[in-house]
Amino acid sequence: MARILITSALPYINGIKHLGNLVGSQLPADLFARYMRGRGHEVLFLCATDEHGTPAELAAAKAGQPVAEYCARMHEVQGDIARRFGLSFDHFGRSSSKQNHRLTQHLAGKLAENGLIREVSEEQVYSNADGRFLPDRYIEGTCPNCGYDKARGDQCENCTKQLDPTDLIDPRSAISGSTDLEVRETKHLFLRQSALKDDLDKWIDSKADWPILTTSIAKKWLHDGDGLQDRGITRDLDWGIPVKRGTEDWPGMEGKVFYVWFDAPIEYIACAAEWAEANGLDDAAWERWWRTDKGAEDVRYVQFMGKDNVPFHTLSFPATMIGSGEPWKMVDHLKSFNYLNFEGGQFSTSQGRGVFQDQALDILPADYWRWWLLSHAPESSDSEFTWENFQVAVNKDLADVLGNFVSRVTKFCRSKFGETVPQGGAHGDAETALIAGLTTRIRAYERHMQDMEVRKSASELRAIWVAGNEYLQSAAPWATFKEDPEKAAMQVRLGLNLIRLYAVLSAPFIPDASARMLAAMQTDDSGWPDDVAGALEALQPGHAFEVPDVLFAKITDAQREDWQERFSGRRA
RNA sequence: GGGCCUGUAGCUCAAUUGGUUAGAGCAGAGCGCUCAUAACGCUUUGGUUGCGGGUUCAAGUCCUGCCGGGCCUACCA
Repeated sequence: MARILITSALPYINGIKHLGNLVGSQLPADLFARYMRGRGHEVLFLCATDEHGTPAELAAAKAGQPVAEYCARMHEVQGDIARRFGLSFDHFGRSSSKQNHRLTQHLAGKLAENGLIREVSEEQVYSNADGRFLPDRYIEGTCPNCGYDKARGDQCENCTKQLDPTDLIDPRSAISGSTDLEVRETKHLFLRQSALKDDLDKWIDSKADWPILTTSIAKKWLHDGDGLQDRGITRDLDWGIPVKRGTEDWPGMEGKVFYVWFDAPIEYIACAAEWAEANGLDDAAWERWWRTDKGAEDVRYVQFMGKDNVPFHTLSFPATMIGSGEPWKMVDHLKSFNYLNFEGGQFSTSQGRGVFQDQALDILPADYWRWWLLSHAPESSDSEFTWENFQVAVNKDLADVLGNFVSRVTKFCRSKFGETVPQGGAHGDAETALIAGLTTRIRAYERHMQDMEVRKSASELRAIWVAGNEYLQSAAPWATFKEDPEKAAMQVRLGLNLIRLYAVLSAPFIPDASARMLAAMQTDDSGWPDDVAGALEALQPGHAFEVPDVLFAKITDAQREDWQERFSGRRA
């Protein structure tokens, strides 16, 4: 039995996320976690809300709530949605937790001890009306290059020229519109990533099996221009983790907080501490996952994230870990995803474009979304959601191939043999061939799941479902029944056992439907089919079952048209 | 501007890393079956691999030039 630590990128706190956020990190992470648990491994699957930074403060202000209350409320909302999607986190934490405060401050102190922090005085734009320093992006004005009047302080969206806030003509606050801006001097801490460049480079080079998407982004940052740059890890904000050196105050840094991208990945670790506390465990319980000097040397650590998150996970977070000089568990495999597009454009939280997670659950059960999103996961390139494709794929795969299989087997059995597993008959050549074929496919499915090849896993699983229909068609128990009822009994018994087998194999993708299949078969035997022939004997003659309700109702044309219409605009 | 990824059947994607005749699913066509959610199974149509050059015994795969799509470019997270 192996021990597997799994983290999903942390969803940001400022509102409800769309389906693109789900497919790029949490959902594939859940797939992997469920699979590994199903195989009997010890899994710790962690996720949390990422709660700090300017957008959280602004979202809270817009909602008319103090930021701490706003974050607490949104954490509950996101946690509830995650549960309803079946995301099986062992703990869903918060980057604002006391554990993360403590650990972030501790690590900053270690980095300072090791000479990896330097103080930098710089000039930043301060908005008197807003009472805050403005990140470059939150300053708008006219582009000196092209004259576009909504250019941002970091870059002009119109002509793509990179800018400094001070380049803008008639600069104003993007928050309040105020032009009462001034440049103030402020002091910040920088993490000397440049000093860790060679260590990081070596570390990345040791990860030969990582996707190109992942390593190419890291390499670019390491080698482009002057190489890896030092990075500011503090901000002039109220909401965040106060800058401290371990437990000591940090002279000159009063009133400042750590930058959200410094503390957010640390929450991966702090979340394990939250998990331990929530479950009444001691520190050793979480340290055995994260400290290689305290039992984590045999842990396999896998991270899931969208491609936009890669630089932080391959560079700045590892720089923090390495620079601390402490024996933290480093990531072993980093699985990154491209983006999911929506009907020819991008999903957009800020523009309210696409289907949001709460809306998705309002119109269909989680399994529909899980199946479609995972079987179309944007692994090799960006992928596209369209309502037509969604309707056709879900109806075919879930309703016709799997759902109807369950239905035809159970209903046929009920009408000919009653609601118990029928007795009699013995396997012949057809059954031997079926078992051999299934064994090959199940081993392939295991390989793909192990390798986190999400689409290939889905496609293999579907082929396993199809094999059941193929068998039924050629065995034709409805015909056999007339001449040789015992043989038909054996065929139906095998069909019923296939339902249980499918429930076990499919659980990582469609956990709710799997549970209903097991419930209908009136068994809680969800053991993995290492021996396929044996697994197909699990339900013995005489075992009672019941015909389940329709497993997956089909999406009608009327529904699809309604949703197309309803989700064509922006979310209010 | 710079860097990276990408373009394969009407649609969504494969192709064991340069190796026979480029494969699946869906959609389309035909046949079969009647247990089942008008479901299932079998057969089948469909490709100048974006375009043009080049390297090689051999190119979807490598090089090069165009054309298209996307991501990143360090203070949004």
